[in-house]
Amino acid sequence: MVVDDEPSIRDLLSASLRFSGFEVLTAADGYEAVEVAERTSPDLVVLDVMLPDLDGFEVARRITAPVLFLTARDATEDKIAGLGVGDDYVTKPFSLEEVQARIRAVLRRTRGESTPVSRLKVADLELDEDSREVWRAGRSVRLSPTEYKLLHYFMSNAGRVLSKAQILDHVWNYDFGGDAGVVESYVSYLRRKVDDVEPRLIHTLRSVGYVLREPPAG
Amino acid sequence: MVVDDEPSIRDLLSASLRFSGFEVLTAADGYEAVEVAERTSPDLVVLDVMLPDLDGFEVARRITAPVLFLTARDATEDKIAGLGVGDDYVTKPFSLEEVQARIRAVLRRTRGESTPVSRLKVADLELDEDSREVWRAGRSVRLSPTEYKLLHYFMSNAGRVLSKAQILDHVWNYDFGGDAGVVESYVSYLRRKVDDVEPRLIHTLRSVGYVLREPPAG
DNA sequence: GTGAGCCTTCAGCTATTCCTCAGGTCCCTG
DNA sequence: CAGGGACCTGAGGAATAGCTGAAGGCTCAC
Repeated sequence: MVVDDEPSIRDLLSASLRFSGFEVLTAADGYEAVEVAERTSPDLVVLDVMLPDLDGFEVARRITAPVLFLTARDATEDKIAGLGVGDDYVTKPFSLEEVQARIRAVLRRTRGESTPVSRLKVADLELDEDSREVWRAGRSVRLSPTEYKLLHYFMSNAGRVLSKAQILDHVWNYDFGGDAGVVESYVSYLRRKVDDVEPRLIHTLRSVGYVLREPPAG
Repeated sequence: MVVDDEPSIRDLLSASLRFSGFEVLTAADGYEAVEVAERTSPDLVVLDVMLPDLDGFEVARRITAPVLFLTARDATEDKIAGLGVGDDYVTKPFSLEEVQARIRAVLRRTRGESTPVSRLKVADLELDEDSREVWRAGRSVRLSPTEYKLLHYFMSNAGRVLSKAQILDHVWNYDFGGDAGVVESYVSYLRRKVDDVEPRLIHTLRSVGYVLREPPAG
């Protein structure tokens, strides 16, 4: 369930989550959130701290589902400490990659220890979501946070062509005002760090986008 | 079994214990506690002294399971220490690390003397839960209580990335109001005391958290 | 009461990271 | 083969996260 009073945020999140295969309900304020949560028992609630009626903490107290808080990057960020054990938070403005990563982490933690796919693999490139480690050809590679998010997005969409606009929408914060040049820069960084051996995995499709995949044999 | 009339405490404890692999039942008052205890014979009962109907001492008399009392830091604390009732106690506000440590200690004492994992080891760093001693590279190290709890939390989660918020939630009391800066301070203390030789074990993951592990080869 | 150790805050400093920009390269098209 | 658009990448300035020394206040033992 997604709870936020701003329709743009609500739509952004619910569309992105639906696309990833989640079933999504939404609520625009605290009372509606509590009501829907009681009626439908969602697996997880993405909850804005700042709501017009009840605040997010109060809503969290009244429901039983694990919560992923959305909060501004300011004083309220500190108040978030003292979360329930399964819970977590993301600061606004966020990137979709980040929200989805946290959602999966919370679900993995609270739901059984079944540890679903926490390890992504493409050819001899590997990424572990728990430890955030990355290996290429057996060698450990150190990535900055943005590099990691970008590589993670590529690997979760291996074989699919991603436009720079798509990449910008998923990996960068939703309020990022700059142009797509930054994507080129980061692809360049990634190539240097994880794609400096054969077979090359990151391919440019001129005037279309990028794709991560093993080159077809032959 | 967790017995407390405040839902927030009940949820905090039961979620944390479930995450650590315990099977948890809960009760909100004294009569329910006695009833559930008779029916299910729990291995241990975490029992708030202050309950709306029967008080914790009365409940403890009526059940056979070992008891870990929760009590305010005041006169009742002395009562418990004097009484000889119950097997141990923790004062509110507590930290999750502390409660879990006491639970394991009680279980180890009452259940067979099988002494399960009372010794944690990561590379040449060792920690003994019974004696609270810590060694690095064979050298004994003296730690303050908070330093010890933090290191214990790191070592029980070796290889897992822990955010500052998670650390705050587990190692500090649940009512701690300060910000995450204190975690940085204590990590700094720990580094000086137990991580001043190669290989470095405490690693910073910028804007993500910390992880205790042997550095990856390669 | 006094001192020692401990907890927490704070601020200056450092290292990393982010983003922009611009010159150069590649590739397609005409 | 020339031109132009798309892309690559090195350099650099700004912003930020994290480290650590210092200081204040607290508790506890003596």
